[in-house]
Amino acid sequence: MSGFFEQLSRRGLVQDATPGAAERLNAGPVTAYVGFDPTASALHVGNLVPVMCLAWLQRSGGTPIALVGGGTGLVGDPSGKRAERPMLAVEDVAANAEALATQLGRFLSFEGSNAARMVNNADWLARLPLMEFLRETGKHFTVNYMLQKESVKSRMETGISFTEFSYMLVQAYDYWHLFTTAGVELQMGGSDQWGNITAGVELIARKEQKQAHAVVAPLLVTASGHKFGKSEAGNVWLDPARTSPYQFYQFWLNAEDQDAERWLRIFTFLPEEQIAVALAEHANDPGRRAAQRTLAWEVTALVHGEDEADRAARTSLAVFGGADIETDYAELAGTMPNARLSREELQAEPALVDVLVHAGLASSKSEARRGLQGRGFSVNDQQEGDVARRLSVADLRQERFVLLRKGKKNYVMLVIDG
RNA sequence: GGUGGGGUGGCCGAGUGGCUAAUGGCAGCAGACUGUAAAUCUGCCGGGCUAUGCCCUACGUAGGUUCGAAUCCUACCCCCACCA
Repeated sequence: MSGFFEQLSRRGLVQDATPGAAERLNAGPVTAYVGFDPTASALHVGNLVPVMCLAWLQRSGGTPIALVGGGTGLVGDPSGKRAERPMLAVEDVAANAEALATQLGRFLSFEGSNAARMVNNADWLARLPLMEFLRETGKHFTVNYMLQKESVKSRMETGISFTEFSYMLVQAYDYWHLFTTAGVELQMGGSDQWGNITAGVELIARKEQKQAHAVVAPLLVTASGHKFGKSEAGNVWLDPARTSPYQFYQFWLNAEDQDAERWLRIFTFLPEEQIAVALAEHANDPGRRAAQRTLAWEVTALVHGEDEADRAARTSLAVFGGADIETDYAELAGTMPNARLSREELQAEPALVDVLVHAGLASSKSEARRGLQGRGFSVNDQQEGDVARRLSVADLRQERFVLLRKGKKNYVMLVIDG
């Protein structure tokens, strides 16, 4: 088996690394950590990148530590932020940290000789005395050094509070803490974390005269330059309650051709040969989206399990496969986004605009009307341009379903109760 | 503490008494073309309505002048630059 660094690198997960990192990581298993910021209570697809780094580490024999920033979250990371963030309430940070920890759990194995561990830096940061911090950590850094960091430099115009300015030292302290107490020799993260991570490397070098390492993954954007991780419905979350497995699958299925290859490497564990097969199939007939289908199934299976991936794939095919496919609406209703209406409400022949708002396809009636005028909505796959359109029992499919659609891809199944 | 500049829609940025729900760009949504792709072209892009029109909310905050204010005045808050 090849070295861990080589693997990461082949998978497109290395943007930058400290000198010597490659040699150390290829030489043998290490213990490494990745920090997750509890500013939100859920993980989204963007977080999957560092998660994959930890997963690959574990697969190659290393010991992963997932750290949730219950302590650093109280300070606020200025990296990548153009302006000072409002401080989160202490209780919110704690609640978010706990929520993240549960979600991270499913990507790592907590058994075996290299069992993963979860830590929360609040456990040591919350009771760190200020005087000790200033003397033991702050003394090792010059303000000049800190001002060189991109996270600070970019804020010299707009301003940065002392609190956020100090952030990098706190994260550096974390790394040092894990280095000395848990033998952690590597910290990974997104490329926006480079400055913070190398501050930690620096601290360890000065306090311990030892070499620790940093490896950061590239920040993802789509090939056409759009933000990664957004779909029509907004952020793509890993939590099925926020983004259903079907929506999650669709997100990956809609990947641009140019991204599919890169993402297969980054977000799946498929061996190179299988990726090559999928790509060859795709090149042969791009319209079938073989690369995207493989990608979507694999990532959905990883995050939500194989059964959910199968269901999502079936639903996707049924909805987009064309009129010739025999559709079981009841099964679709189980996986797709759906809205409910009572039979009495339908018999009253409600205005389509109201139903569209009710189904969440339009945020207001004005928007629904404008959309209808622009022929942006469909009922049972028929484009609808009449603003005054009303729904009736005549629109029902298989007795109790109406398939509503906004644009090309946003379906909501309207289910009639009773 | 002083002096000067500035705070406009998700972001950037025009506007300096009525023609302004506010030019333009970006982002977003939709249509056409396609392959549930990209690129391109077109439309939409605060909300509500009994709707070729009407009403509400909005230009840092609070008041004021005026028939009428994002635009003028006052106070306050915040940001930036220079000086101390």
